[in-house]
Amino acid sequence: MEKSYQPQTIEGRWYRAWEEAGHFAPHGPGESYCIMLPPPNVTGSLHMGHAFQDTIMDVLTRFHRMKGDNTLWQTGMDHAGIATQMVVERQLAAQGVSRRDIGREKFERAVWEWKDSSGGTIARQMRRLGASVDWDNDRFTMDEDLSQAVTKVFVELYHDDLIYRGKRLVNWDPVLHTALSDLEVISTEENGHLWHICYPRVDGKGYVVVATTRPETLLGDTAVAVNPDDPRYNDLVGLKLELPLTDRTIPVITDKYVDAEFGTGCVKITPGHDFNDYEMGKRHSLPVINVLDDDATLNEQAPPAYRGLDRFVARKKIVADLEAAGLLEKVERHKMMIPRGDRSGAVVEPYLTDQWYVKIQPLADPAIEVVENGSIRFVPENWNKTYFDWMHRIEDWCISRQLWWGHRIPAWYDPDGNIFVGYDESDARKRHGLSDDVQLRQDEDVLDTWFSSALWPFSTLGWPGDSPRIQQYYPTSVLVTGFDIIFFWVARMIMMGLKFMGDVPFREVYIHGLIRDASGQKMSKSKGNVLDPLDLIDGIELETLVTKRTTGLMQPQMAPAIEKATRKDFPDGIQAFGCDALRFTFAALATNGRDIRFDLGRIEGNRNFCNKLWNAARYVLMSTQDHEIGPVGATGSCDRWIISRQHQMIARVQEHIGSYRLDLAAQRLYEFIWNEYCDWYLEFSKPVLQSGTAAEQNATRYTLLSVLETSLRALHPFMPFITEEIWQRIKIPLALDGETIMLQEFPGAGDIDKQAESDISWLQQVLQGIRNIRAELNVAPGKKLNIAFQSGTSADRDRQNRFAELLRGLGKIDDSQWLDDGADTTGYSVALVADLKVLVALKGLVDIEDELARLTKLMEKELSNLKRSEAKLANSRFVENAPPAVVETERGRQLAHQAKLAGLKEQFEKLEQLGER
RNA sequence: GGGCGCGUAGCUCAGCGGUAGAGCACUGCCUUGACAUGGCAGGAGUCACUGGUUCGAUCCCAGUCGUGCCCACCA
Repeated sequence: MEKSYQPQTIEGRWYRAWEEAGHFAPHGPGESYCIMLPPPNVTGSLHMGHAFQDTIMDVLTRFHRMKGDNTLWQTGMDHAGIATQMVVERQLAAQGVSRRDIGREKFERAVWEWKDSSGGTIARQMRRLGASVDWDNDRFTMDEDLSQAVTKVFVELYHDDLIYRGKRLVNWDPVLHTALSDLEVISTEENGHLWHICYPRVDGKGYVVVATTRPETLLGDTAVAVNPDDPRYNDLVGLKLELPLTDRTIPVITDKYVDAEFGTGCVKITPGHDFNDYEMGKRHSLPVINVLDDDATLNEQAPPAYRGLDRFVARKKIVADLEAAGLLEKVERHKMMIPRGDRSGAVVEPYLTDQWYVKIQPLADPAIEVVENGSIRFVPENWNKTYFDWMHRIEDWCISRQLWWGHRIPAWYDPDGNIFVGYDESDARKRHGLSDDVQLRQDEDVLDTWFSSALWPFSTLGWPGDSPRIQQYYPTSVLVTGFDIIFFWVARMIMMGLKFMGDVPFREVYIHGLIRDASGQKMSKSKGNVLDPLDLIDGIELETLVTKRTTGLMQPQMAPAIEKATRKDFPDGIQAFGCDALRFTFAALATNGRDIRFDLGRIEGNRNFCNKLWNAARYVLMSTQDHEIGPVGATGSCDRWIISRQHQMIARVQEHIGSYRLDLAAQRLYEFIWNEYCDWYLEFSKPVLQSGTAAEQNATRYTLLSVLETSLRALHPFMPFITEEIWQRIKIPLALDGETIMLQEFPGAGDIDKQAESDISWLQQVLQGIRNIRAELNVAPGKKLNIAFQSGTSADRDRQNRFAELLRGLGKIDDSQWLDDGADTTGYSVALVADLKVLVALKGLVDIEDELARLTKLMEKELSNLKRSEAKLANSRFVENAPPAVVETERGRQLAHQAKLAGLKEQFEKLEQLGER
């Protein structure tokens, strides 16, 4: 074995071996366990969030697979309509071509070509992470069968009156020329203005001043509204106003919606370009005037002077014209929420169009119910509040998109505009009794990407076919995802699952936090603080990292600042930590309900942990090679102790994985392997292997191997590669015949051995006492000591006797003896283990003053502890009210502190006298 | 305007009614035949603040301050 762990030499090798052997395919005899991978976008590449999420899912998957469950981790990708179309359009644009130039068919072909050539990036990256997904059943939302599922769902919802086509205001992206759902609109606060505009009264008695943030929509105004209870404007009601810059007049109406406190208390009403105004327009039967085209330029409804102008150009011109006409009273600065498309970043326009909608309430009600009644459980639980909040206010879902990449809507129109929905054109004809001579034209639009994602838990399992997979794995076990797509995806899967499968799509939803950079910032390309998980695995030179972070920026002027920050944060680049260290770090940080600041210190520590494990294995193999290892009952106390400790560790790890506390599970594994197995058991084994009996040596060798082997199995879900590599080596001396660790059984917890635990605890305390004396009194670590024991119990004598060899070896002790209770101990330094005095002969080793100082420190600590105990016990209310067990514990503490303090004091006084002489 | 979090060692985070923990960083000693990516021994915290409940509060409750996020049609 190499002297240190070299992850890069083994990771790729093992992954290929597993995949080629088909180990990721579901096969266990036990219950079904299924996780759906949230399908990444085909355009995407693996970022820290994916790596984190994939680690969680892989830990769960590998754990359940080892438990014997019939475990499926379903993988696949999402066609990501808008995102993908934008990428391909950008590529075309680079060649000077637009999608309209080449037409729909050619464009779709171009997207497929691009998907085939570069869509596999994430899949390759997932392999680097060790993700044990079932590649044989890889799915893509645009696959033939998944597309059929989409069509079926659309058709059925339509015929159930749960999908309808309607003309209303939608969020319109004037850059992408498509409608968006409410969720795809991101509102952020931006600086704007509030223009106060005078609308002349037709009776010639002056003006009414309205305040608006959007003067250009004035051309579509069809009323001015005031609050009915606003005394200032009582006389205006029913009056007509001249709409500036037009030859129209509009009425003044009253509506409770108007806030008298805001602006002037008069609101211009533009039903064609504002959601509130649209509603108010309906209430008052106002006409709707649309003054915009689909690219947000002013259309023929606007006066000729403004036609064809972009909305923002028109705004300037209109303001200028109003000012020239003396109709602009004032302009104020105003902070306001600006809605933008989440993909294009363009300011979204409320726009009156025909779109397809899902009538959501009938679907939402049962979806609320299943979370309320616990059929679906959020982890952590407080996310169900977020879910309920949104579900109770949910609005109909606009599902049509004016794009080319996606599932085309299965609706056809006859020349009169009548709608016919069916699986395909002939089905639509058949359903509606249309003869072949009626001309039909298919709807041009495609469906929102999330429409097909909503079907993912069953469409990937073969629905609507009768695949056995769907029986086997639906409902799935747990969904692992981020809070950001609870509305986009989680809620919609629940609604569709209930509607079409008659059951929940998953039983639990584990919501994890967001991975941020070390200073708590969200990672983003534009901030230049992105870490690539593969760079943490393989390492990266500083210069390469700088280049990577500063190329392809949307704002190239940020490059110098990013470079500077990068050089400061990573002066030596990033080391290669290996996949297992990265995974273990993610697991250790996967605490509930909190975002994660990714800290390089943690991954470095875990890389060291890998090396520790590696070297422990190296020691075990070196110590056991050339020996016949018979399976023996572990009889030695140390052997029984480590096994007992391991049982407890395993029980906790199982428990923590079960409650999605991978951080706690990882911590237990780390502590057991490092602080118990390596720090203690391996050290215990050394004296035995040197001078123990043949039987003791055999038991020790077997325990070394078997505890390591068990630890590897427990650790495997977290660190698949190193555990496999070591397991393959130690299965030989253990004569195991499994092919791979990933198909071995996850270890079960056994009984605690109280006797062994208290014995070894005693041994540890004695050794720690001796070590403390050495360190505090600056005795050379290698220097052999003479020690003595005094005034212990018979149990102490028994243990001293049984562990004499271990004490001699690990304490570096030359000679030891028991002293009578009254014997002179002035030549010793003392450590106390309960009543037992462990005495280290000082002669010639140390200054008496140093020992006095050391004892003083110990006494002070003991005294303050004693005082605390005494104070508590002196409080009668404590003694009366606290549970008896607590009081008992406290009395025990008091006695222990008293004894210890007395022992220290006695030694201190003796030495002090010696010093004075 | 609603809702959800967070504030514990220098840093990143666990813990959560009975004497505060880990990793990294720090100090001292140590290249001892698994491992210096290491060993041993240490130092380090008014658990944001103020009240309340309790025999006892870092933990429960109320409020304050700081901080982050989500949702929301005041032009």
